[in-house]
Order: sequence, then C-alpha cells, then structure tokens
Amino acid sequence: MEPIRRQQLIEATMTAIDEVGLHDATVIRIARRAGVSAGIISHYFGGKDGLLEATMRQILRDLNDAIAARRRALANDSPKARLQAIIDGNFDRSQVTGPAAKTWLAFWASSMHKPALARLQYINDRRLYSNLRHHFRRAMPAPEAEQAARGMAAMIDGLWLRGALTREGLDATEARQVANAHLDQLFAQIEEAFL
Amino acid sequence: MEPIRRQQLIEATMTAIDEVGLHDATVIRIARRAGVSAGIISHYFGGKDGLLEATMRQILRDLNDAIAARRRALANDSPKARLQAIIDGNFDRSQVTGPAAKTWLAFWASSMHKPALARLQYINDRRLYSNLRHHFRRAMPAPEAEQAARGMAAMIDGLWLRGALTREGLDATEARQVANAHLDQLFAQIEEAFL
DNA sequence: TTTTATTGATTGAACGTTCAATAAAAAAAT
DNA sequence: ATTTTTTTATTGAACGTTCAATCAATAAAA
Repeated sequence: MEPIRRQQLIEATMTAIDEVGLHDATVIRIARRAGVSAGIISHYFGGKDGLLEATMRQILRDLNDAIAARRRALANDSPKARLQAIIDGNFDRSQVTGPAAKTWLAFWASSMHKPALARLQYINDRRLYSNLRHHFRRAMPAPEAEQAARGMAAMIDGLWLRGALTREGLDATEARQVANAHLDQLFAQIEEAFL
Repeated sequence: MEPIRRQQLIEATMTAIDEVGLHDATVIRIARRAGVSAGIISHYFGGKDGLLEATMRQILRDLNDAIAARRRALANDSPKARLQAIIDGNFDRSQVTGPAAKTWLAFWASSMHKPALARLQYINDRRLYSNLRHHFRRAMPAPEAEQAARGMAAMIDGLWLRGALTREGLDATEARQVANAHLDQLFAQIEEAFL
C-alpha cells in the first residue's frame, strides 16, 4: 500500500499546487484529490513538510531521468550534441506540463526560506551548471566555457520561468528553438576564432 | 502622514519577505518592523492584499525608473546602446538587493494564482519583451529579432532568478557581463551576415 | 471642538497534527 | 475449511495554534 499511496499523494500535491498555489494547497485539499483522508499524510510522510519535500524530489528525479534518457539516445558524443541533449531534456514533456512547472516555481520561491528545499535546489542548480561547463570546456578555453555555461543555464531557467507564468504554459518547441539558436551562435563563434 | 506610513510599510514588507518569506510575513511582523500597529495596514491599504500589491507596484516602478535613467544617460541611440541600457537597468542596484530580489521572486510565484499580481506581472513581462524586440528589429529581420528578444528576456530573468536563490545574492557585475557577451555575439553575427 | 491617526484586544475562520475508533487484510489456530 | 487473533491501513472529529480583519477607545493635531 505504501508506495501506491505515496505516489497518489505526490501527484495530488502537484495538481493542488497547480490549481490553487502552494499557500492554498492544504492537507485536506491534497488528501481529497488523492481520494484519502487528511490523516494519512502524516502517517506516510510524517507531516505536510515531508510530503512537499518528497514532491520536489520527484520532480528533480524526473528531470534528471529525462536528461539521462536523451544522453543515452545520442549517436555521437560531441560537445555540441551533449549540450543539445541537456537543453532538450530540460524541456522534456514531464517538466513542462502545468502541474510540474508551477510546482517547481512554487518550490523555487519557497526554497529561499526552507533549508530542506534549498538543499535540493542548490544541488540541482550546481549540476546543471557543472554539466554545461564540462561540455563547453571541451570546445573552448575555461573562462569562455564558464561564461557560456552561466549564460546557457540562465537562459534555460529563464525560458522555463517565463513559460510557467504565461497562461498557455511553456511552448517547449519554441523554447528549444531559442536555446538551440544560442548554442549555434556560441559554436559558430568558436569555429570563426579558428579561421 | 499617509505617504510616510505607506512608504514605511512597503519597505517593511520587503524586509519581512526577505527575512522569513511571503508565507510568514504576517501583518503583525510587518507592522512591528515599521514601528506601528497591525491595524494601520487595513487603514491605509484596505488589507494585507492591498499592501502586497502596492509593494509589487513599487518594485516594478523602481525597475522602470532605473531603465529610463540609463536610457536618458545614453550618448547615442544606436540599437545596441539601447539594448545595453535595458540590460544594465535590469541589474540596477535597486533591483539586486536582497529584499527587492526575494520579494520579486515571491511575487512571481504568487502571481500564478493571484489575478491582481498576475496583471502587473504580465504587463512587465510584455514590456521587457516588446522593448527588446523593438531595438533588435532595427538591426535584423523580424523573425530573428523576435527570437533574439525571447532569448535575451529569458537570459535576463534567468540570471536574476539564479541570483536570487544563491546565498550571496546576485553579482550584478557578473550578470551584466554574461548578458552583454550574449548581446555582442548577436551583433557580431549580424555584421558577419553582411560581409 | 472637530477631525485625523493609531492602538491592541477581540473575533471568527482556517490550518496541521493527533489519536481513539474502526475497517480490512493477513496469519494463526481450530 | 472455518473461526479467531493479530496486524495493518484508514478515518475524521477534536485540539491547540495562528492568522487577518474589525472596531471601540484613545491620543494627537487642526
């Protein structure tokens, strides 16, 4: 029963946050969404905070899985192909649906004052930046690679943030297009520097 | 008295949100910060929501003032110079201090489910995008200009978001450097296309 | 004296958590 | 195979807390 209930409650949490925001996503509302009673949340997650943390972990896991899948599907492992896989993974379907997107943004804001969430947030931020820098580093000098990684990380998060705020949600195709155009520019500039 | 109290309470709101987050920024906490009693908030702002909306308006006004000031200080009005003014204005001092940055991010998340804040948010987003597109449009064809504007807007917001989440706060100098490097690339590519 | 500004105790609503009671399932005993 | 016992899963009312808003009382200013 436990794994089933946990999954149901995590999904209900995302749905509730998508519908009414983190502040109004009460335990009763979440429990009703999942078709159970409020008390069960404390039973399986120790309390509301435990459920919220588990929900954020789920979202981060989904994101990493999406990126890993794209990497595995790669024919070559050129720096540019690897970077494209990271970009595409970040705009993977599981990440851009309303519930996941709004839940993530809610956690982003919340993590500023909740150490447990801040830790998860920090690890994920660093991983995105480190991965980007590592692959840029194979194609350009270190200072340029670091700047490129910072810019690309910001653009990905920014596209994602702006998408979460629009009524229609994020257009993943368009977001990929913008980010990949930027990637093309960075690599076009490298080739030019070698001529 | 009214303008003084309003200003005090708005500043106290940002400080409180910076310290404990939007959720725990209660009227009593804000009032104590401002050195007044809780009841005065309803008296001057009609309630807590009114105070929050006024605080967001203040932040957006400060941002627009910063951008306008940079534009006025401009020697020439070339597209690139105008775009640089927008970038610099977005990382102006008043925007990158802890209180303003965290308050803004808190409102960003909150605006997903509060129509009053969403309206302010939407207007500001559109203005940034429209301004960027307008100036890019003077230097490149429309489709490219739109894509460049989307990418630049995302990068600005992303740098800003990532800065708000780091413990040390946003490094404005570094953020400007990254955004301006991207701008240089966009313009370098234009010149190349004309050769 | 009249108007304006401010207080802070009170009120009612809503929240998360707890826990005794109960239902369902599994195991053991007959 | 049937009954009894034990364990596991779940409920929802009750509890204590916290919040924003209210408003009669008071102080200050005009």
